Order: sequence, then C-alpha cells, then structure tokens
Amino acid sequence: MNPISAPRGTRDVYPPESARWNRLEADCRDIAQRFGYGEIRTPIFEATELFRRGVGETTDIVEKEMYTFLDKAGRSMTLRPELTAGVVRALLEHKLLVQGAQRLYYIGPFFRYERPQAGRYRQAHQFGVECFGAPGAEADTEVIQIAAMLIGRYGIGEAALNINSVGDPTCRPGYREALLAHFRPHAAELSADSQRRLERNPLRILDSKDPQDAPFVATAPTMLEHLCDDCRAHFDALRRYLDALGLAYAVNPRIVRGLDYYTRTVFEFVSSAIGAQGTVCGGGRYDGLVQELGGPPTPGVGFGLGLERFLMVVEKIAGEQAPPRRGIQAIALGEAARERLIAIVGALRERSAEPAFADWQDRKLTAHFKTADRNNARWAVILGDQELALDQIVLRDLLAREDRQLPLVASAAEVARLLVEATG
RNA sequence: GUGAUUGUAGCUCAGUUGGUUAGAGCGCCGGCCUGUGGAGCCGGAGGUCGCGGGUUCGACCCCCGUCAGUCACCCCA
Repeated sequence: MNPISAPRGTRDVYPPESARWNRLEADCRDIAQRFGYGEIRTPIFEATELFRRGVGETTDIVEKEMYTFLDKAGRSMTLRPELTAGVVRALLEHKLLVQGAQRLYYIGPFFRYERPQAGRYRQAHQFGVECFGAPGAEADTEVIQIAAMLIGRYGIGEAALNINSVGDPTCRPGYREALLAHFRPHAAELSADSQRRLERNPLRILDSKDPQDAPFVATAPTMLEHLCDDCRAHFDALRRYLDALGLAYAVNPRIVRGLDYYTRTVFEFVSSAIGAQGTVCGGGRYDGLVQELGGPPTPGVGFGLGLERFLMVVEKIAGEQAPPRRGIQAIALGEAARERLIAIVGALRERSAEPAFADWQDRKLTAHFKTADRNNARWAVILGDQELALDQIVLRDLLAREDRQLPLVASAAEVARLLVEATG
C-alpha cells in the first residue's frame, strides 16, 4: 500500500518554512495597511462564467488551465485561476463602488492546471492589491510603490521593475494592425508558435524567446509609438511620478500581459535568480474590467505578487539569517518536579507571549539541553529533587551559560510571574 | 501540452562490466559526562533502491510502463 502523496504541483509548508510564510504575510498586511488598503476575502471557487468573461475567453488560462467542475446541481464552478475577477464580482454584488474609490488587498491561493516546474505550481499563493475608481497615473504609481516597498524590505532589489503601456481601445486596434502588417510578410519565417499567435494574439509574438523570431521582433513597431494622446499622457505622468518617488524602472516595450483585461499601464518585477519563472510580481491597469463584468465604467489598477516565487528569490538572494533565540525550555527531573513544573509552564503560557518549550520525557539533563538548543530557546528552567528540597527553581541563561536561583513559591502563577520578570 | 533529465536512509549523495549481507556524511537516539547544552570520540536505530511489469540462474544496475521532482519550451504569480 503506497502512502498517498500531495497532488502534483502542490506543496506542504511546515516548520521552519511556515514561519517565513507567516512573516511575509504579516509584512504584506503591514505595507498594504500603510497605504490605506483593507483586506478582502472572496471564495476559492466561483461560477465559471465569471472567469470566462473576466479573464478573457481566448486566454491560455481560460482555454486550458482552469480547474472546472460541475457541482451537484449541475452548475459549472471553477477554482479561481486568479483573484481579481472575484474581487470585482464582490464589489458589484455589494455595491461598494457607489461609495467611491476602493482600495483592497488580498492574500490567498489560486489554481492553474499547468505542468509544474520550479516557481510554477498548480496551487500557488499571491498577495495582491486593487485600486478602483482612480483613473490617474498616481494610482498606478501607488500600487507599484506597494510592491517596491515589500521587495525593498526583503533586500531583493535585483527584482527589477519593468513598465510598458498596452494602450486602450482607442489606440490598440491600430497598433495591432501595424504589428500584423509587420509580421505577415515574414509569416513563413516565424517559429511555429509565433505563426499560431499571429492571427490570434499578435502582441504575444513580442515576448517570444525563440531566436528564429528575434530579428523580426527587434524591428517590430512598439505600442509606445502608437499610443493615443490620452494613453501617452498617462504613461508620461507615470514615469514622472516614479521618478519623483525615486523608484528605478526600465521601459520595456516587449512586456505583454496574459490576461485580456489590461489597458494602458502594465508592469512586472522580474528576478533572474530563480530561472525561467522569474516574474515575481505582475500587474497593471484594467479600466474595462468592471464594465465587462456588468458594473459601471470604473477604472482599476493592481498587481498580483507570487508568494512562492518571492520566497524563492529571498532565499536565493538574501540568504538565511539565524533567528534570535527566544523563549524558555522547561526541564523537569523526576515525577514530583514534573507535576510542579507543568503548572508553572501552564501559567507561563497564559502570561507570556514568548514560547515555552517542554519535553516531559525522562531523559538526561544533557539531552534536555540539546533539545533546548534545537528549539533555539533563550532560557532554561530546571526543576528537580535538589530544587524541590530547597524551594528553589533554577533559571539558566543559555547565552551567558549562567544559572541563577529563583524562589519556588507555592503559587505556580507567582513563579511564572517571577520567570517572566527575570527573562524580560 | 512538447522536449530533456533525475528518483537509493529524515536530508545530501556514493554504489565497479548485472553477483550473494546496499554504504558515507549530516540529522536523530544513547554512552563517554551518577545534574549543566552547540565541539569531539564511541555505539545504535533507521531502506520492499519511487511504483508496477519484463529479461536473467541472479536486477539498485538492462528493457517497457507509470508516478513524482527538476530544466527548457509554452505560459505566468
């Protein structure tokens, strides 16, 4: 009988790695809150129709990567392949947009049926923010700063910001024609993938990695050359604001987004440290999305940041620093001492936020100290027959390697108080 | 979805042209140390060699299938 393993493309997170997740999530919340963003939590599955309309019928995500199933009433449901569509749905359902601009963030899992490799999973997690109702480039700048601040806090500045504009319904059709005019004469010389992309989504040819396409991509017209006046002004404003904030960026006319809903600004933070799946954070503006999903015309801008990838970059670049020693290891020697110590440790855990470790097995003192070291404990309390006889309890400073005696009074709560005081 | 590559102890890996009892380091448990820890020395536990089939007198090794990881494409967080 083989043990059951986790489904392909999923992973378990457990100590000590889970502590890194906790820390990262806390930092995401802290930074989002500094910008006045509130958390939104939406369902992990939604009506399939929501994603077909929100993400785009012809995207790879909708065409071949969704976990779709029929519920018991025969309704088609889908595990969310991204979080923005659900957020917009919730906004409309609860009429939140009539209250003016909405600034929201989320942290949670999403699902895509893809072939796994490093940095690409079937269940992954992302931190994202969405700003609705703010049409100006200040909002684009604001969400970019949120991502930049998180990246800065972890010292992984090599994840570089790339920006571009994909235009809007006024200017993109003209650009599309210009691209087609450029590539069509060379259709036969393009890679097989790009020939397929030519009619379906010529923009995609721009980020082809096939060397066969390179000469044609290099000479292709860029969206930036075809921007209408409004899009041009928006992009120029974005650049000025980023400069004003001192945020470094590169204009990369070849970044395109995989989701149909993007307009004007698109951006990515890309790291070269973790292989081909190097996009740690991707986002942009989606002024048409809310309307597409049946709401009032409402501008929006946001990003999604992959937590798995972020942590991979942190590990690769910033490395692991030893966490400081924390908490108390409780060591009981003998049954009588164990009974007293259990009460004291219980009271300690009521009173102090620092961890109290205990291994109640009968083992040698030496073994208990090894356990304390493994727990990375800062202190040890020792109670045995000797201490019981003297009404004392030993508190050992594991860094200084020094013992001191504290009075073992009758009240466990009082002993706990003395311990908190002595270790504070 | 396409191509390639890897899978041996909890972890990282050796394992000869197919040969009898599959090894090391780290980690874990114990001893040296009758009550004072991170080092050292000694000892111990721990494996259906990913799984299933086949070839062979004999398979960790060769063949087929399958599952999973990894790399690239594709795509993207």
